[in-house]
Amino acid sequence: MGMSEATEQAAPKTKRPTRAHRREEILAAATRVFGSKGYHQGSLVDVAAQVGITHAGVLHHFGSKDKLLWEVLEYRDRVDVQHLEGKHIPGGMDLFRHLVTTARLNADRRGIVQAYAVLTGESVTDGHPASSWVAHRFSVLRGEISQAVLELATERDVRLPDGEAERAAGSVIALMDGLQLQWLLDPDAVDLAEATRFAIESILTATLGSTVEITGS
Amino acid sequence: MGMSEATEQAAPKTKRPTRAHRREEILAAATRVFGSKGYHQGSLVDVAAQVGITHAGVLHHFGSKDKLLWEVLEYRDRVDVQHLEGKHIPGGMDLFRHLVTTARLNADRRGIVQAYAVLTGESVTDGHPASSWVAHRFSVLRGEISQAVLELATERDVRLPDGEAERAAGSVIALMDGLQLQWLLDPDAVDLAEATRFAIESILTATLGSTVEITGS
DNA sequence: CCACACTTACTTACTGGTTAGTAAGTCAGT
DNA sequence: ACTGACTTACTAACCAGTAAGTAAGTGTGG
Repeated sequence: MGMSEATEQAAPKTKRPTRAHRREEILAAATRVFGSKGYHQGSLVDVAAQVGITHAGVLHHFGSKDKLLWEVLEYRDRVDVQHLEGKHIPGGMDLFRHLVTTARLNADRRGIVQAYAVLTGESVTDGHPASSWVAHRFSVLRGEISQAVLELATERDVRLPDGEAERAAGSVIALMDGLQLQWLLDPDAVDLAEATRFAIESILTATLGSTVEITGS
Repeated sequence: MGMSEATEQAAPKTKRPTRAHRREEILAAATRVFGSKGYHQGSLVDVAAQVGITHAGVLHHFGSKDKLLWEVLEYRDRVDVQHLEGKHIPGGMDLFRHLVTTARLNADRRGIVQAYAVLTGESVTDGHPASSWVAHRFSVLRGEISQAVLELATERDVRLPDGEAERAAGSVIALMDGLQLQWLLDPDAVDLAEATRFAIESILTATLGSTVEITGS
């Protein structure tokens, strides 16, 4: 298998859907299917039907169901970061503003929230293909958020007990995930954006020892 | 080899397990299976194997897989309330002490926590048989916890904004569920009991406007 | 004390359905 | 003419649920 020489990076537009485009369609469909039925219950036939091909066609592009899931998870990350103008995660108070904003947006993106909730829940089953992804994601988020907490503490000349920032970070993540679950099951019982803002403010206020308010982004 | 004549009906050494006992065995097995594999992925064959019978034997006792799940959920409730001495849910500060205590106990009952997390996550999929149970459970918990928040507020002569108690209650539940998820995926990253206490204290402190401490049970 | 009827707790065997994955062939576009 | 994007057709596995049979227990009348 000789390696071909470097090809141009710019993708030429063709009549037939390009490989990249078709893959994106399938990824979007898979996100919907895994979101509404879960990974195990959502079948490749379901995914394929949504893009008008057969399940073997999906496998042609992704090789196996597990690999498809992996790419779906990466795809979600990519889309998630996309709407972030700066293209990088903000720090300090901006991070928490961003979290609340995301919650507000999520209230109109039920499918994405559901996919995330379902896959996260499923991921704690034995040997689930998404478990390491979710665990890694939690770990990264805890790091970023605890960093932001530390920044706020420094700004306000507050000295935090050992591990307090990490604890607060874990709590904030837990809050958001848990609220999403309740909201998915009963959208009228929980105001996703408002509850998220309230809860994050509570955690920060208690952690920093002085009132914290998260103003509209 | 002759058995002495004795009419003991108080201590029936039945060779065959009684119906009630067998059902409990199956429920415990099903809890393990649904907890480790989820409802859809966990099969009746798995459950049956754990009690040494065939899957048809399980169906003999429970009729269908859906009905088995329902009884598993009720079973969990029964076991959960069992270790409560008063046999009724406490109110006010005692409720929050109870929640923290439960979290501490849960740290040594991974299986139960996992089953709850998996089924709750799965329940947000379309038409899942557990969804109404989980939704109802959330609703009841929100009611009980917001009631306790109101009691605390009254005790301390604090007047809460409209819906604040409900919001705090939802946050507390979200906290506990979310922390369990993180703990299941990485037990070293989260101290379940400590994080729960910290987070609930934070919510209560922020809600009531004065420091709240949850002392050991 | 036992015989008979009945019930319970299963098992074996099967049905109809669904699944991921494979292999081979078709056809359009370059 | 060749490559890539599929389809059709198939497989081997697994699933919940059903039906029918069996063995072991239980209650009852004599």
